[in-house]
Amino acid sequence: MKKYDHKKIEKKWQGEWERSHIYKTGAPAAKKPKFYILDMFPYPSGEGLHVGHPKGYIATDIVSRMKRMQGYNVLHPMGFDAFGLPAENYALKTKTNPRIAVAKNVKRYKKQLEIIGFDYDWSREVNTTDPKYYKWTQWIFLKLLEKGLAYESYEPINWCPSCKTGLANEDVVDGRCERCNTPVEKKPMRQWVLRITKYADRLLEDLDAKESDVPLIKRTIGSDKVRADLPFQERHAIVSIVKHWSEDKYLCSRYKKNDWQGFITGGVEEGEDIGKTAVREVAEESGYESARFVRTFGRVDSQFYHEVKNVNRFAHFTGVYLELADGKRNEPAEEEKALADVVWLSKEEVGKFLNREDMKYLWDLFTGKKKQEGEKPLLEWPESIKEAQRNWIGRSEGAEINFSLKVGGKERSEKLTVFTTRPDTLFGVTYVVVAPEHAFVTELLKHKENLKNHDDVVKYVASARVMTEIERTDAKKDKTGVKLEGVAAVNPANGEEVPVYVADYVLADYGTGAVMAVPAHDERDYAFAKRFGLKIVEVVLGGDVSKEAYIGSGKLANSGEFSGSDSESSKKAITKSVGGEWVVKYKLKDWVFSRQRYWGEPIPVLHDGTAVIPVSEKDLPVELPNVKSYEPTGTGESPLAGIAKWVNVKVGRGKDAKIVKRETNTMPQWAGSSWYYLRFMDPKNPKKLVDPKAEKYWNQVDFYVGGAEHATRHLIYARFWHKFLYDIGAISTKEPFKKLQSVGLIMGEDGRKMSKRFGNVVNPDDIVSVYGADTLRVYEMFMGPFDQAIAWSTSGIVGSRRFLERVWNMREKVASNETEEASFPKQADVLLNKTIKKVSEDMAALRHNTAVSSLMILSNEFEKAPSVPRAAYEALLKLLAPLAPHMAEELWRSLGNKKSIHVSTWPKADESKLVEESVTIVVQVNGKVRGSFEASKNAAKDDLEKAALGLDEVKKWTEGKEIRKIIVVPGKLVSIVVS
RNA sequence: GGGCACGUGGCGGAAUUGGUAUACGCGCCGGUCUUAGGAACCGGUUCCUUACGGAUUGAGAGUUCGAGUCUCUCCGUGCCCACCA
Repeated sequence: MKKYDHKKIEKKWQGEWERSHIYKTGAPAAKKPKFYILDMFPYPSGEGLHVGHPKGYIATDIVSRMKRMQGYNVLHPMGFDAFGLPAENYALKTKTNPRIAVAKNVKRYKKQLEIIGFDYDWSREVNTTDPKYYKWTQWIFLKLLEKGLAYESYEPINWCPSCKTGLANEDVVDGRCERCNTPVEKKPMRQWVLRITKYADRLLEDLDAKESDVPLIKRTIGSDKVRADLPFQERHAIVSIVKHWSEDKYLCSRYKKNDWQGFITGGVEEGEDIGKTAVREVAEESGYESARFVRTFGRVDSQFYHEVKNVNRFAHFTGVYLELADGKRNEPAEEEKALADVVWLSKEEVGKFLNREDMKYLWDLFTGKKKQEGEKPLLEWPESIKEAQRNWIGRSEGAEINFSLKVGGKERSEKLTVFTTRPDTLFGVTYVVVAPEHAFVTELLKHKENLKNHDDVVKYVASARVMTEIERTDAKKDKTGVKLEGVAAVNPANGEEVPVYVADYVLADYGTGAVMAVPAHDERDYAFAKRFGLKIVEVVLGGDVSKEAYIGSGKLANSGEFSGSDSESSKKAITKSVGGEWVVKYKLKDWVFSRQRYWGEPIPVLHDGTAVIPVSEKDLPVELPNVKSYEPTGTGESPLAGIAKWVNVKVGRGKDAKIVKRETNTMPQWAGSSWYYLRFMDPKNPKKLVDPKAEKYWNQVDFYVGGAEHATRHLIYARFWHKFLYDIGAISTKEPFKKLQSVGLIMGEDGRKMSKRFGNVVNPDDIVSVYGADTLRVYEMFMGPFDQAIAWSTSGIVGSRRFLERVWNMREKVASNETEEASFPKQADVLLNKTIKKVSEDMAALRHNTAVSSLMILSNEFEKAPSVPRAAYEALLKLLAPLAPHMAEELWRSLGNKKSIHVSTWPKADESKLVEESVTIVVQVNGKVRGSFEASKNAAKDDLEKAALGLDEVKKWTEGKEIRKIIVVPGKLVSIVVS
């Protein structure tokens, strides 16, 4: 065998794999199980890749290759997210058309990826800047608009004066523009906003949902068309299995209008529990009055309503078991009789009678033939990412309480509503604060006579408006504010009049924009009160609500309303007592969706001066035109506004013809990436975003790998769009990414982030050239736990290279005859089987570091043997194939194999060889290891105890001492306690 | 200030449910080969101790026959969020 020449073999096999299309994803087919593994697609910046970028791609490539060998139809695609500021700024800097720059960068990225030897099916490549792609991004926008989830707003938004564009809340980090670090300003302007807050509760709840909370059976009989003219609804419902009063017979229902045969079903109405619903439905549909609720037995979700009642409903059915006390029966309602017949059937007959998957499934649950599935979590995500999303969504419950207002001593009709999580401190309120942007302030300032210090207030409000986010939200700065002279608020708990202040420490866009200040129990209020010399009143003693204060006030009838020590229910009781409302608030804000920049998807609407006219679907895509200057205008309009020819559109014919203007704002970078994973399922479809058949087959992304920095942007936006697409029936799953894993950064050798600025960037091309792609792959995986940030070490990489060379040189030791084969030690064979098991498990869980380690141990063991049987060597190569695809292929073919190792069958561990009959038993005396001995795996406790006490090393420590206790763990250890 | 994660040799890091801590790799030390250097290969390598032995998973406590692993307190590091009422 020649020396290991990585340059030659890597080039050779990359060419060969491309020619033979071995990585082409199969068409949706039921024959093979599917596996969809996805990397977060990159945006192709001008800088190219450094060694940190491919880390995640290598990890998914390994899983993808293993799954392929395990017989899965693998979807492992790659594409480019090329709209947005980075690409545009790069284009501006280099004075090239972004289209040209993007094409160039994409080409470079692909080349860099190719030399690492990934198994991407490039025939499915998507690019968010391709009109054929963004046609569907625009289509989704139109749907959002149609459903009232996209709206125009004129509220002040975050504005980056350097990028000259509005930003979403998510794009602002510490008050600065996430891209260019410029302090963000507040600027009122017209903008498009997506109502993501409407999904806040679902985005939150599904983080902790179980699989059983989503539809278990997705099959529908007949048409699977969702009626776009009807709203989509979900509801709770029941399926009742009713047993006859004396015989072993069950009540079934046969629909007259279609072939639907099952049990009595019905929706749970308001105020009902499941048992009540079942009894009522049975009485209505069958006429039997005396049904008794016995128990529930499981659940299934089905589109029953969709089919029978022709509405868009996805019902979550709970199975309810009922027994009839007697045969008392009324005539069922005429309406029900027309719809269905009821019949009594024996257990055997029921099995045959049922003709629907969902009903059969419930029957199997009832008879015990099947067990309820789906108790696994809906999302297998790292807890840290889930937690980041929970914090971002920021749900909090509290009270909205109305304070009456007096201006110039006169009571006003409108009230000031404050939001508080601590209504129990209502008696400690000494003033009320409103945000400078609050509508009440604006209203008040309209009439000079309202305020004695009108001019001061105007000044303060104006100064708050021009401050940057950083200046305003710096927690360290002294609290500022101004009193509304002549205005008082009335505390609804005790009728006390308190002053009202305007202060910028109250945020306009959280809660109601007004707070009741309790300086004794809130740090911020305390700081403000100290500064302005305001009263401080304590109400809470030792953390408990001072009940007497409330009871004494006469607002609460008796202490019983506190419901014991439950602080939440007492808070609710207090809220109620002052006429307030218990509400849920979220920190999550609606998604500012328009950018005043060139390089993005045009928002597909027209303006006729008064109204917004959506571009009709057939006119999509609205293509991004070429312009002379890409420079942002800074006026709140995008450079597109300068192209009269594009902006002015003639609509209508003849007399009705008129000129309308195109929307010139574009979409943010996050638009295209919010749904790209769906397009990979069916990347070329000109008629649909994704074909339902392909969508049902590929279902969800099984495994998604990428940077944790996307926790609160990409991953929330994508979940939002996905849920929306689910609601309009475009897709069939509730969540886009089943399992998620985040990649840890690769730092520079100096421990700092890899950056041109620090001069610590390592280019993968150089590493591939010197050590080979296979070595790079093995090393990056071997470095440490996948999700951890670890510093690059070029000296450490030689260990991975040496390991590969050892496997390469082992080729000469492959046995050529039976005698040689027989010389292979048994323990090496046992280790091989153990390693097969471990590597399979480790790779599936992205524990590639320990997979590599166990392969090293295995090859060290093989090296000790005089020769290695071909089968054993081939198994080693197969295990190595995902990690070092080129070398494994070369060695595999050198053994005479004709087909690629990457389409061979993954080895299976021989379970019988995993069981060792002899094990080492450790003996501890007073917790310290004093000896060990070999024993049969199934040795009895008594024998182990005897053997342990008989050991010389053990005797030494037990002699002359009283043995107090002996603990024997069979197959593991004997622990002796002496006094 | 809040949340989450983590803390193991000179370094990167291993350690199913509590059951022989330091696997694997780097580095280092010694050896073989070589004119030499390097490469490759072989052996050694947690610390203290000549040894017997002892100590050791950030510190301290607890539960247990037994704790890197579970509980509590503290210290430190990293990430995310933050005038969110």
